Amino acid sequence: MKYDFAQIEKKWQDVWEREKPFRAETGSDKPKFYGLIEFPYPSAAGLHVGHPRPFTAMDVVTRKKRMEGYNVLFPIGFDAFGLPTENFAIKNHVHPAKVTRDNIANFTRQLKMLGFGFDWDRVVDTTDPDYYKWTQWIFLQLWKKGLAYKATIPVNWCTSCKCVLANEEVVEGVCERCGSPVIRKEKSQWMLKITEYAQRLIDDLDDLDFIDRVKTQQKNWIGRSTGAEVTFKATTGDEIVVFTTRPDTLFGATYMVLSPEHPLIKKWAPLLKNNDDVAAYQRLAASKSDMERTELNKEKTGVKLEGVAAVNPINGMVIPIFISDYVLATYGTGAIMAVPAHDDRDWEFAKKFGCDIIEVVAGGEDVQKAAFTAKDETGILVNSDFLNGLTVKDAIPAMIKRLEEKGLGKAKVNYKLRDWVFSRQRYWGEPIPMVWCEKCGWVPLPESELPLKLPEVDSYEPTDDGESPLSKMTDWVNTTCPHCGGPARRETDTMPQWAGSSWYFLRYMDPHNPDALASKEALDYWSPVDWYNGGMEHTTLHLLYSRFWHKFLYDIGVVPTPEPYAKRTSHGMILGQNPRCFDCMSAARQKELIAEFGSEEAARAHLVEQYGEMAEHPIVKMSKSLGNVVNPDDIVRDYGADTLRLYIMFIGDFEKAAAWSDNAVKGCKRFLDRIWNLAETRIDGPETCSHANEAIVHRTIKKVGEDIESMKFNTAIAAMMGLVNAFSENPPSRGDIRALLLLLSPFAPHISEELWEKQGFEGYASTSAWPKYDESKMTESEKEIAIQINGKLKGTAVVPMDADDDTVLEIVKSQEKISKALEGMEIIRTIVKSKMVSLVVKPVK
RNA sequence: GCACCCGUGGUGAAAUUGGUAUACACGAUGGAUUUAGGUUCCAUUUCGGCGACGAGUAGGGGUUCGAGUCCCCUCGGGUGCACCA
Repeated sequence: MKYDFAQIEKKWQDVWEREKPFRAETGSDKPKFYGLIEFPYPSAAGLHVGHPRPFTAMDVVTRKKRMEGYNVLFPIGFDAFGLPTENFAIKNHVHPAKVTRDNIANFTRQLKMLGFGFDWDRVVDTTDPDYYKWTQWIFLQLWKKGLAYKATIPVNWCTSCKCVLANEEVVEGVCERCGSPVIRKEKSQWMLKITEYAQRLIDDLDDLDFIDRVKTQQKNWIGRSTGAEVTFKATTGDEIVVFTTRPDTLFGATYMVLSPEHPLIKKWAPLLKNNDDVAAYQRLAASKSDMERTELNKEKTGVKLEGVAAVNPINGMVIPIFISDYVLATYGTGAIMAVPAHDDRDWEFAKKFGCDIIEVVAGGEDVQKAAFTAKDETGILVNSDFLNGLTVKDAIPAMIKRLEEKGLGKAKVNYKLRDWVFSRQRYWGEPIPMVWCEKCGWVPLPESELPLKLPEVDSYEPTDDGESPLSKMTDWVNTTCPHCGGPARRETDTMPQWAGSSWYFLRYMDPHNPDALASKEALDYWSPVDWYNGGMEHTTLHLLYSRFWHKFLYDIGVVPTPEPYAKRTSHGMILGQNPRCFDCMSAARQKELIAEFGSEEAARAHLVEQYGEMAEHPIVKMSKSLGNVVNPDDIVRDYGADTLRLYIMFIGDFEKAAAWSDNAVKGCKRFLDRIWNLAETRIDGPETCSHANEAIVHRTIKKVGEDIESMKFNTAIAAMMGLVNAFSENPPSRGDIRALLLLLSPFAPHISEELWEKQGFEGYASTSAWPKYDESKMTESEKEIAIQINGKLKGTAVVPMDADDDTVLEIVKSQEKISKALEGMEIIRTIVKSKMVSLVVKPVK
């Protein structure tokens, strides 16, 4: 019989639906394992081939853990609030809730089609009021602890989404979602004090098993720097506080720079002789987009404040004050002391505006030609009074001590991280459960009134005036103050997409609990997530936000662990075949082109001529315009879910981006066909390994097991292919087949289960025990070793596995080829290792 | 600009971490089966050479009995941060 994947996959998916073998049991005596993947956003387009990569990977890991005797929680849900759904709803005049329902139904169908071992009884949907009740509840707890506040600040405004963005959502000056320009807009916004957790978010990374890329990226984003705050006095008597990481260079501070938005400038306006120029510069800076402001390599600009100066507190020197947009209002104090001799930016500015450059750290080149910025031992302080002769490292604390003694400054730590802008002017998100009362100010909704449901509205269109669509719903907006009972208005902004995903992994532990976000029992049992795999693009968004929320929940005693995730790994993207690249196209298309142009060379030349560099770039993103989008539905229809799963795991290094290849998929189908032919009919006999295959079976068990743990799925599959190749030389015994089916089962569960049944093994493969290997059975009785003479490979020899060094040497030397090479030579050194013998020789004199 | 990672056949990629480079797969070539296409099976496939042999992991240098792996330089690519004082 042929391998009828469609029938087989349907059959086993029905069994899983009915018998629920992947259900997790809270409180079981078995050791627990909580494997987590990032829950998908249910878009109208359906599942992309990118999705199965992390999903299959964690499915493989959790299936293996289950077979190893763990009580596994491997849940799935939907992160369903968000702009694309809202935009789709607006365009097609359907309610976002209906769009969400339909999309979730489609995603569910596709996920089941791929045979993932999810616990389908624990599905969560962030747009379900029973779910977002608890998202709102967490917000109220943040408010109670003073970690949620409303502030009017210049925020990132996406001109296309018509909505504010968190700093994390702005990438290179544009909206990370839609790529539209981001401008600054003063708006009153709900903010969350993530900065209060900055230090802990850095420190606690040390004990986590996160891949290094994630750790460094989070550390960079939080951006801790240590230094000092120094207070300068202006000639007006005003104090100007600056932050510096180089207090040791204070004697070299020859001017100051304020950001264009600095409040002192307004105060000083009447004193300034060039106020018109200053005001003009401020206007110019304000009109620039983020992209223009952060554009690199542009020349420094600025205006000197005429009529006001500052005094260097350490030496009394009177120094000029400038304003310039290279100083950011939002970092530090919005003002700096400039030390052009030892800072590249200050140096550049000083050269342009003719400021003094005074060397205070010796050890570099001439500071008139370039700034000397080294902070290591090469620098020795000069022209710095009591610091002279000290290294930079010693001078920093010495200066801080002096500043503190004189009341001129203090040690200070600064972070790049800003508070999280938490409101969005859109409809399809969680309502913020706050009420504005003229008398009482902002008043939280009582917890008993949660969930605060989204009202039905006629129009979800975002507005140009920056107000949420909810603001037009006067019936909903106008309410009474929970505190004084007087008239009040509801908050009309909604929460960002990142709210619901900041705690969803907790809800999986106890998804239907009406009284708490999850019971204490469930939280204690399942926390923390043992292994979380997700995209690098969430490192400074979801991953950081959810760590913050979790730490907060830990602080108020809701969750039992300070960190949500014990281990974090990341997968690479699945890219598309480039239809313009000769090497990427199908063989059929290649033949067509060769026929058309006469030769392969001519066909390649034609492609290069037509598409230029694009023809040589094998890796491109999947896009509709290139026509290289792969739909998982099509692959499952043509090859089956098991082949898709196997291929997506075989495609290459899990952490790296990989390009889809139609041809390579076929190789995986062939592999399953071969297994089918091998095991379709029952093999009888004892359930032990055959003598001929014993070593390779045990080696493969070890290899596959270890490779799954280290996410080297590609080599795990290669090892199984090697095993099947060995089986075609030495027909497998019943035990050999049993081992193969168990190893294959996490990767290709449907075919494994079918063949398991055909072989008449007991129970199901997916719930049987993971096979064990025996180190002593892994090796053959003989081994082949390499023979090197003077480091060059000269041959190989077969020696008994347990031969001692002398025996090995004897066998090596007795080889004709070797003894010939040794003629007239003197062996001056012999090195015997388990897999090779190295002889160092020289001619006999 | 700074930091980190990487560079291996025609292609995707392996290499127990310093010990026989190219496992596994794709593609290609030849053969068998087939009316044919597809499928399946067998053989070959790093390069040069009929061959013995020689060369070979971006290029150059170094350490070592031995280097894809470690060190230095150059070139090329990727990712992150990006006026953060």
